[in-house]
Amino acid sequence: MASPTEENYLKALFNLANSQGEITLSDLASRLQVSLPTANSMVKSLQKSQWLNYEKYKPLTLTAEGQLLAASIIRKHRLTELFLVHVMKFGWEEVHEVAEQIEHIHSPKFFERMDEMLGHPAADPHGSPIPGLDGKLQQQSYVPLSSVLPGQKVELLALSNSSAEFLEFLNSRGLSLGLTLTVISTERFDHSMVVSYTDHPREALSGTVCERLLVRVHSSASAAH
Amino acid sequence: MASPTEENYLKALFNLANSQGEITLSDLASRLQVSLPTANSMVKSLQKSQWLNYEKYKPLTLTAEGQLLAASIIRKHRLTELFLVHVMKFGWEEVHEVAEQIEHIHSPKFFERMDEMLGHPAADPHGSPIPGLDGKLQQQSYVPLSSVLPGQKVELLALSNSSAEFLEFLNSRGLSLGLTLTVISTERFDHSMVVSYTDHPREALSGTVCERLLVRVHSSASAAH
DNA sequence: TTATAAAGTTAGATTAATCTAACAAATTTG
DNA sequence: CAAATTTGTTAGATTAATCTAACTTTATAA
Repeated sequence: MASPTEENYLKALFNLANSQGEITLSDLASRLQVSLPTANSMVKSLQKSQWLNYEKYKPLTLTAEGQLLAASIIRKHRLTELFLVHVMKFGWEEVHEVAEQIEHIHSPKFFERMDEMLGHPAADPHGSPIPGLDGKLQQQSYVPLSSVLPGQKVELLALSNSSAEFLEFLNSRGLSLGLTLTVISTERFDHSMVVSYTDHPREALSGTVCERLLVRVHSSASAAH
Repeated sequence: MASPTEENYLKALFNLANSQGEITLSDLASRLQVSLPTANSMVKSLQKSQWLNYEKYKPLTLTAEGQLLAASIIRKHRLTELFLVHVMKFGWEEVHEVAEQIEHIHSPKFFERMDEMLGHPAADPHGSPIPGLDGKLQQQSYVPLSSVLPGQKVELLALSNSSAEFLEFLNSRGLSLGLTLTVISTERFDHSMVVSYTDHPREALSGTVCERLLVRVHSSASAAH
């Protein structure tokens, strides 16, 4: 069983691996705000627990078990953030710190229930994928519609929240997964957007809605400039 | 800032104080399943933090600050249990272990939101009072209607859950806080009860409902024997 | 009221997670 | 390529939370 501290090291290693190539001890130490010797000794102990491959002076890599464990913590973190926002009505800016604590709770059921209540979201509202129970990240990383530029064509692939109300709203506008949308314009002052799609040549969507619609930008037709 | 371990000691001290008179070191050690020397050294450190009054060979008492802190942890524990059951649909038998972990989360907002979502419950469904934010336990400790014997007269004082559905149900039966109920009979096989009250000479209530109605037994008119 | 038992204390060790200081290896660069 | 810089390692100390062994104080009871 990993301690919260060990879990934080694994998480940092996982995140570093997914954003850079090689991970050095210094990367790890500075990410976690600890001294090099501290990171060094923890690295040795993670190796002893079979979560990390480590050789003196060599870059660090997680073992298969290490990756699985790390992904499960990130999964718990992201589910918690979504839960705090969508179920408990926290603001997005408030959730990170609490989620850092809750991600260390040991209770599969607690997080499964969150997952159910959220409708098995595939990604958080920033488009960061949520690892599945198998520890696999979806290769396909979605982007919220809100971050798409006018002129682009996108495919609606996932929702960051599937509350009954939200699904009802989407139905009322004829929006469904798989649909292709074209962004016509965005409003700077309220982050609302105007989009067009089948039978809806001009539909305005609020900023809140656009944040929750996760899309993939069509590689073919990119923005006119 | 108290560590989770310190919080567990404070909680144990608070609970022991509320169920016995004097607390000895051995009581504490056996409650927490640690050795006497361990309890002894922790007691010294709690004293240093001003949470405990301690003199060699004397019984242990919490300081005012210690009581407040302990009560806040118990409050978090009980709110969490209610939240897991009523919001996240856990069974009662499953919640204790998770709540032991979640009670150590540092986030006033997280627990305030639970409290709001539960409708500011005054007691958990076992009738254990939930300390207020001021650390005060309600002197009046409620009992769920389900534990009251036939023939007794009780006053309906609180609900362990105030979901919209439940309130609607209570309205539909003319049940409101402050009402005096007389228990006519209880059904052993499904824990439902028959009660009488103003304009309702004979009303059957399911076991689930009876568990959520928190009452005080009238001291005057107790059960006929 | 003294002997025995129970309760409490002290001393010293262990493990996890951290640090600083000193040294060694690897990399960069003049 | 050798000097300088960066990066990594080792050694040794510290704090929190735990233990066992040995000893002392308080309480019980014959």
